[in-house]
Amino acid sequence: MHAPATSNRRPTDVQPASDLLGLSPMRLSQYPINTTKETPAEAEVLSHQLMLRAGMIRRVAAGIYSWLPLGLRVVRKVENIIREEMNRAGALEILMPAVQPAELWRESGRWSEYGPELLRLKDRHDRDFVVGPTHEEVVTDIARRELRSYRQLPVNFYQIQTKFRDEVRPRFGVMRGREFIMKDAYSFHVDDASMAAGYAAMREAYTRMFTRMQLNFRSVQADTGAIGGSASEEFQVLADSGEDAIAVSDGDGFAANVELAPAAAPSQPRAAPGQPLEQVVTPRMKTIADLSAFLATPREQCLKTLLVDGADGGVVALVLRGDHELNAVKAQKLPGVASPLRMASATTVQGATGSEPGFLGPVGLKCPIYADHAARNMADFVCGANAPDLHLRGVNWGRDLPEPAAADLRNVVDGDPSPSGAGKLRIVRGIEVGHIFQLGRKYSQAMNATVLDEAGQAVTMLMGCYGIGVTRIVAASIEQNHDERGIIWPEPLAPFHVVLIPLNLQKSARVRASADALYAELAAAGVEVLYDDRDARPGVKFADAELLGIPHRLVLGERGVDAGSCEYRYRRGSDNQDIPLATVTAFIKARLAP
RNA sequence: CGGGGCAUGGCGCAGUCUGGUAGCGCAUCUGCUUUGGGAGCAGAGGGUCGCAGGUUCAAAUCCUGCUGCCCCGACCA
Repeated sequence: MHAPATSNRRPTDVQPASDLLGLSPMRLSQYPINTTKETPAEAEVLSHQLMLRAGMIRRVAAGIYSWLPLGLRVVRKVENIIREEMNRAGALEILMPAVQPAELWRESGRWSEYGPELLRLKDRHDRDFVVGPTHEEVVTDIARRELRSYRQLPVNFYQIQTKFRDEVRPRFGVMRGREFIMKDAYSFHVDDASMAAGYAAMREAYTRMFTRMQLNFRSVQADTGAIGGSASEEFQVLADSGEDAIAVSDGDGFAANVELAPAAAPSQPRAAPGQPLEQVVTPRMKTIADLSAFLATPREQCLKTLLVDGADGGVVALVLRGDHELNAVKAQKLPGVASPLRMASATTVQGATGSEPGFLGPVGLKCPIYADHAARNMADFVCGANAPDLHLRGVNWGRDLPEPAAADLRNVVDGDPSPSGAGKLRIVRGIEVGHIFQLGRKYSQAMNATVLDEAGQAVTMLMGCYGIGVTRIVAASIEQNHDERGIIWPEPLAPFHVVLIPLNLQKSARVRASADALYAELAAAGVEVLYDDRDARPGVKFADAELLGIPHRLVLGERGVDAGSCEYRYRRGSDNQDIPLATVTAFIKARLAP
């Protein structure tokens, strides 16, 4: 480190010894913040744009970011709330390595199961390692070494640590980065009841955390995905920019990720055939939309046939109503379907049907066929004829082709009935910030993690695992809290509580004396204050304060100093309020009181 | 990984089609003025035009290859 080259730097403020979190007050003249008026071209979503403009983060590579002082303070706020609530729930903080030996992953089976998302590397001795995307293996290894008796259970270990997942498509800044900070927790239990209790405790802890962070969120039923296990819920922050679709019932408490939300079978019986089967020429009509327009037939009267790779190397046909979308999570769970789901290649389709995609239909198809409940309920429908530029019209199950196997294959849509029958589903967007699972014995069995029970018998432990995307929360909060001027931090996440803006600081000794004194007073009172003592015009300071989203603003000008008052403004408000200088600190403390 | 696009001072862009001395705004530095909502004037610094080949008297510009990044589809905190 070099000493500052210029002499206009002021000595660093004395920091309270108790400030272990780096959340001390700050003079802006000592921090080379770079805010911008223009939005960097790389940023698509608002939170990403604002984080770059406010100087919170900088991109290093695709999906990999540095956190600058201002951004890091917010990360620390999020971490602290998580830490407090995890500790309150009785969890124990640990820290596991980012780089892990391949042996553990071979033991769990995930060395081969996990795809290219797992970053693998070799050390100098040519030994295999991974950069941890998650820590079930390492924590299970700890548990099997440290835990001997049922009397030591239940236990919940958690850490807040950097993860790496080589995402196919990192995007939206830290919303979906490849490297990110995650809180991951793992609980160990001797029986199902204990695992369920541990899960419930985490659900409550998560609810408390996200409530404290003032996020608008809700929990939803979720797919267990690559982590595995049984019961699972996601905590979704509601935002239109969210990547997840959530189905929420207006009639009961049901809420689930669309991946998982069951689509009810139609309650009406299928109509009787009313039209004769006929072939129609449909040149180049390869999509449902084109076909529907060409034949002047509603999309819901057309049948969509998709060929996917089978588990045994063949293909499987999945049939949907024309206006419905395939649900990959549901489909890949069907017997005979490859998991993860893969669409059959064009050449495979040609070989299996004699046609190119776009003219497929279930009539005369030789491979296994699954029809979605809604598709199976159609009568007199239109479908491909398995020949180029030809479709069939007036097709009927049972009459023109065998009844297909029925399955739930589609995404639920707005207006679908809730699974319980009470109410209708609405589809909203969400950002997944937390996910809790009951894992059961998936890892403990594979890695032989046992304890002795009351009878002295070795029993395999049950596990739960609980994740939170720490850095993602920062972006999610911005998505929910901003206006045209910038970020509006909820107080618990704000990098600073108060921004103190002196006007004409360089010229007015009175303002400087008052502002310096007020800054010292606020800092001494434990207020996290950002002192904008830069030699800049008022407009610049106001604009930056609003971009940065500091919740409380104090402005001190010569007029105010002479009148013995300071001007206060709340970031969400539009009115100014004059506060006697002598009572400013008390006023702020009162506003900050929980 | 497939499809589309972009790559020119720190940031945002023009210039490329039609080859000929690299330009604008913001930011930065100096001086003066200004000081309650992103100041004005005068001056200054900063770019191997992503990389490597090729064509040409001459390449940011044309050709080939590579790399990086962004956007659209299957994964997840």
